[in-house]
Amino acid sequence: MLTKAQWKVCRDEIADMYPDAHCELVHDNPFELLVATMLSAQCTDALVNRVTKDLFKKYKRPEDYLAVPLEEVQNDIRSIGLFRNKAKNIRAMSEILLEKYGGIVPDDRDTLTTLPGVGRKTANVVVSVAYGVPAFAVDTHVERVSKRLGINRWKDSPMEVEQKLMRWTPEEEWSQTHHQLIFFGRYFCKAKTPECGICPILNMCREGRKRMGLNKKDEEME
DNA sequence: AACTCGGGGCA
DNA sequence: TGCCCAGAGTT
Repeated sequence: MLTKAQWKVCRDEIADMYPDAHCELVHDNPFELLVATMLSAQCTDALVNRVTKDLFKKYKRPEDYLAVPLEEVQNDIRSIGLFRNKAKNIRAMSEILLEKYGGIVPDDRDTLTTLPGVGRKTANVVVSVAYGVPAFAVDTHVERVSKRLGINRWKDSPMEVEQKLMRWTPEEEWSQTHHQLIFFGRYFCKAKTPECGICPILNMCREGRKRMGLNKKDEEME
């Protein structure tokens, strides 16, 4: 397993690789951020950005999604997949926002996760990016990188991954580190074809060493 | 824990 | 062609 000190070194190396890592989703408008994050489930960020570019010109406020038939919203996001459920959730979420929260996106995770289509990951992204609440949103990239490095075990739940990363990372670095891990996972430590051969932290990476056939005497941690 | 939603990108 | 993708809800 990785040590906390080694994790510090890894964070610094990854920060060096992606010094300008930032949230590619909308960050200045909580409602648009919430919609964009809901759309991003099981879908590449490039595809979401392509759709939201037109979507946010047409739909500015919660009322706008309720002013047109469900089928129209579905059609407007058709190209990202899972569009039936996502459109339904966005309209249901908008309605609750108007009825219970005055059209304002709540700033705490527990309230957000009560909204239809908003789970733990989406809620974390919204509170941290839109409201500056310290959070370590564990998405597929963060989870994969964490487990490959050996911060977590392969069998750990997303909750356990999140807790460990928060304990091992200074709170003021949670958001920044999260986005740098996203970039690192998306463009370098890729799910199918990780760039282990030119990785600056290969010597500390459990999975990377295994992939490169470098595990001396095999310290299998499982 | 396993299953479903889903069109587009990429090998 | 087949597999995967900034997840969440249901069973």
